[in-house]
Amino acid sequence: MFNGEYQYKVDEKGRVPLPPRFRRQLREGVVLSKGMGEKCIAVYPIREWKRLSDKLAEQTLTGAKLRRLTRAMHGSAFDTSFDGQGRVKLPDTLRAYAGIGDTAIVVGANARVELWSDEGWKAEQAAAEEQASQIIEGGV
Amino acid sequence: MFNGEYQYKVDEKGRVPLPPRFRRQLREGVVLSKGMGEKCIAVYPIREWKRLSDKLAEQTLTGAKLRRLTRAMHGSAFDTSFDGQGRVKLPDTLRAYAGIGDTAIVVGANARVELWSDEGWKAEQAAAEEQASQIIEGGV
DNA sequence: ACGATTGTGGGGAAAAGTGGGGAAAAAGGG
DNA sequence: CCCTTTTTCCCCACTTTTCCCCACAATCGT
Repeated sequence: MFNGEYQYKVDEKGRVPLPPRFRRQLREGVVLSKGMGEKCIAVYPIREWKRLSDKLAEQTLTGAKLRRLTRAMHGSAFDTSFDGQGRVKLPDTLRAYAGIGDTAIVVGANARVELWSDEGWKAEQAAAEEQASQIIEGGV
Repeated sequence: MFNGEYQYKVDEKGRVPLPPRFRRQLREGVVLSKGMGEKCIAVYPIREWKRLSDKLAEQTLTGAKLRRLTRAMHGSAFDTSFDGQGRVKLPDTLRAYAGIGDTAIVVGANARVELWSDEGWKAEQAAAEEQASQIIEGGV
């Protein structure tokens, strides 16, 4: 379970710290991939990633669709780990995809962690607030 | 069950005391998050927050909406606890969101506790008073 | 009036954020 | 295929922040 929002600097070597409270759950390895649909980097504990991967394989899909999803899912995924200071190196392609410059917002999102650019996160928050109010009024 | 309204100073380290009467129910841990819709900080006993989190998971939502709500809910949530003097450290992002300066109003709100800035609380009270009178006239 | 509890402040140890050096590995060109 | 250049990865170091504890003064209840 990840939660909270943290701001970190991305150093000259493209490294981003993960919040200390997240590290225990990520020690066994992490997988970085494109956020599905959103312009962010998704960070999964290796176990959670495997779970999602299996789930995809179980789906009853036609050959072409399955191949395409598999490709999309695994093609943008990098499995890595963090250094002694708790930092991960962001692959350049993902960093560019999320538009992350020299600061990154790290967001806990239950089973996964997400990395956002400042602007991207602001925009997402604004969008979420609108949507949330509609649903909450309806009685979550 | 939390009742009452208390005013406290926020010290230089960003700490706010919780009323002694509340502490027993919060000893197992607290979750701070954005007040839904309102500009305040919501304080939940860890158990209550888990209940809300589960409730969200039960909702039948499309992938994109679910991801967005999960992100909003968990991203603004910080689980923490209070120190020996019964104080919690407010995360900067939440403090800014609620516009809390060097004083905070602590309000009991049934299953949760809310933290308000002086101005925010005054405004909320005024709005509530108006709405309440309408509803009470109607027989609750 | 007295003791206990509470609001408020602050000091110091520990942890976290940030930056950088150098060895190992990888990539590229001749 | 080998040598050179670049990149990656691991470690060390410094600074700032956080967290835990102690302390004092005001308040409350008895």
